[in-house]
Amino acid sequence: MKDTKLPTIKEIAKQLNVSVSTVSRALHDHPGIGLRTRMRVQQLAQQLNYEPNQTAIFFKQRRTFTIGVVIPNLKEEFFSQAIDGIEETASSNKYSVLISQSKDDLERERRIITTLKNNRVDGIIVSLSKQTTTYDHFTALKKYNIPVVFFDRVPSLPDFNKVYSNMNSGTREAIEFLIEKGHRRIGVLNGPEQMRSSKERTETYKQILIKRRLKIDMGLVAHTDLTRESTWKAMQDLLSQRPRPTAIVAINDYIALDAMQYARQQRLKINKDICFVSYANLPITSYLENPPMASVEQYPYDQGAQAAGMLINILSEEEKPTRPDEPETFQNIVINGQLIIHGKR
Amino acid sequence: MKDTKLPTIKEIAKQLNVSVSTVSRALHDHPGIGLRTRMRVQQLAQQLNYEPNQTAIFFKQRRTFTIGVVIPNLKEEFFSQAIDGIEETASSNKYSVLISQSKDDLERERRIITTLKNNRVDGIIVSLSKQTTTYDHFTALKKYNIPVVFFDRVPSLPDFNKVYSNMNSGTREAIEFLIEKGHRRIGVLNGPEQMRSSKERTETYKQILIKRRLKIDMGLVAHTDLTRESTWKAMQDLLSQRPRPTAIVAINDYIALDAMQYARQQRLKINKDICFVSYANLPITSYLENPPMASVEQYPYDQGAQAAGMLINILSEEEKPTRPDEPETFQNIVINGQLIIHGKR
DNA sequence: CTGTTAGCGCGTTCAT
DNA sequence: ATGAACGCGCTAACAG
Repeated sequence: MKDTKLPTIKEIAKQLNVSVSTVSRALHDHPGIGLRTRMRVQQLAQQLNYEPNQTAIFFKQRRTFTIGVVIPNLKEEFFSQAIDGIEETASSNKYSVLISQSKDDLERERRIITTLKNNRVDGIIVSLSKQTTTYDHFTALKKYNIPVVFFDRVPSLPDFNKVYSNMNSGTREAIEFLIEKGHRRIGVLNGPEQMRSSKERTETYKQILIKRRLKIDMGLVAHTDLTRESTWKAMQDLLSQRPRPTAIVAINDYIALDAMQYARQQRLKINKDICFVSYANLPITSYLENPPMASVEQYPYDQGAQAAGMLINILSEEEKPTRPDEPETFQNIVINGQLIIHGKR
Repeated sequence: MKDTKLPTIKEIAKQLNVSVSTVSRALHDHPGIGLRTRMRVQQLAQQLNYEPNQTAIFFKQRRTFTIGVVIPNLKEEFFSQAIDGIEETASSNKYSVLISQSKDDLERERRIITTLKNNRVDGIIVSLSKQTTTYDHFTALKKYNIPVVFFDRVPSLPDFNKVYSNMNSGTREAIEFLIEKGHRRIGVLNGPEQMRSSKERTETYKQILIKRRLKIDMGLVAHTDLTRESTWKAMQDLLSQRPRPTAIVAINDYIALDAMQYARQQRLKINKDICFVSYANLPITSYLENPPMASVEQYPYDQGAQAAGMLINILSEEEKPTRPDEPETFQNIVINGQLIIHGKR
């Protein structure tokens, strides 16, 4: 009962006194196989519970119908939702998904890429580690014909396939929303200064204030390194400005929550003394007594699904006959972050 | 530059005028290979960027160093945290992780199992779909020597490897905690009646009240099918009891949050008019203005890590010589759900 | 110490 | 309509 040998086409062939190739063809409904023998083969296969050995097929076909995924971590809901989207579109296209976490460690990211390559995944989806600023371990994959699609945390260079969300429109919507609500002193609780998205956010902020002819006060732009302590410190700065800001745009929901805690400690009433708008739109916010007034949704599930779709698309393009050295092209999907206004409850 | 052939041991062998087996051995630091040739081989391998073709190895070795994981979904934080734990211990043992979602659909679960089997994963970790009440698709795996470890949603039968949390002790702690806080009318917002854990919870509840010589009122035990509507309905029942319960034990954090919303709508002050204790301890609760007073932590990350550890352990046991038909044994790890008391803020 | 050889299971020519 | 034979890349048994 233990190592029962699994049935192989050879086994079937022997029992039926035909050749293995006949069996192989019959199982694939190859035209030009006697209806009669085909039936016999398929029936026996069924009866023996024959299932093709994928590892052999992978090996022979040089493809594995497997997509490798590299993300910084699975803890953040953003990423697990992205994986959800990836897994969903992958599996409905008969692909499997191999997952690894870089833990925001560049070395680990490199190792993972090597492993995935050796495992002969057909393609790779990546959201970069925070440390990553060089891309040689990805460009190297071209030699092996393994396409890569980045999402969310994408390289700034143009020559990669990417899916990411453009926060500019969302930021604009958010700030204009606040202005229309009557806010004139709007603070920005921004991320680390070196991050591109932080710079963009500040830039957008200034543009809008200028357009609306409101005074710009850079004291209202604070930065956090995303730790709670740092966020509180930044909040302290913001709240000490005079006149005090009446609304704050926070870089993401977690940060907003930390900021709101701080504000509450300072005896400020959320949504009354001070309003919050943030990015990401975590489901949890709907359970808060006083949630942020609005959030810029980044659609992680969609980003994942789109990335997987793009990759699978590229993979199936590859099957077609390669025309003589056509120039390499890169795909780019930009998802517009959109402002979701939360109903009062 | 396109389909550049990857270097193989054969290639290396040719260039060095040695046999492939010599190369293979040299690369594996096989004892009894001339230091000299070993060096030459390893150096050339390095130089050619040689990397073994894992698909060939998988095929030949009949193992893939891959663990299949089947969970109902990735949306719930509980599961993504479990995956996190699985991935972490798997990768530190050189295993990869192949993930699929059953979407609580039995048919899908079956198909996934078949696919994983054909992909020759070395073992499988499963958290059952809600629909699953038969286990033939799992028992069938024994024939293929693919061990299975269940976690969290485990079969009730004894002959499986499992990791799950025992909620009894946590339930007891929770209720006694409330009693000590002075509560005498404690409601239970329980899950579907047919669920084993629901029955256990009710049972434990009664036992404790008896032990503490408190009156048992089954009107204080309500059931929800986990939808928000159903939860609100159950809350309506509970709150209409007289005297009204002053505390409620909810089956999990999500349900507790729904229940708290309902209570708030009824103008009850959380943690004042009515207290909540729940299971799971989602990180979000720490951001609530009035979080549940306490939660029974179920340690999803640990459950995942333990399950992976158990599976890898079983896999490495298998390598050892099989003693003559020793009786099959099953491993069982029970994690005690533990009551975490949340600090007031 | 090293080479030769035989598969692993499958798909794929090339014959017939 | 079917079969024979080859090879994918690697490991391991068997020979020297």
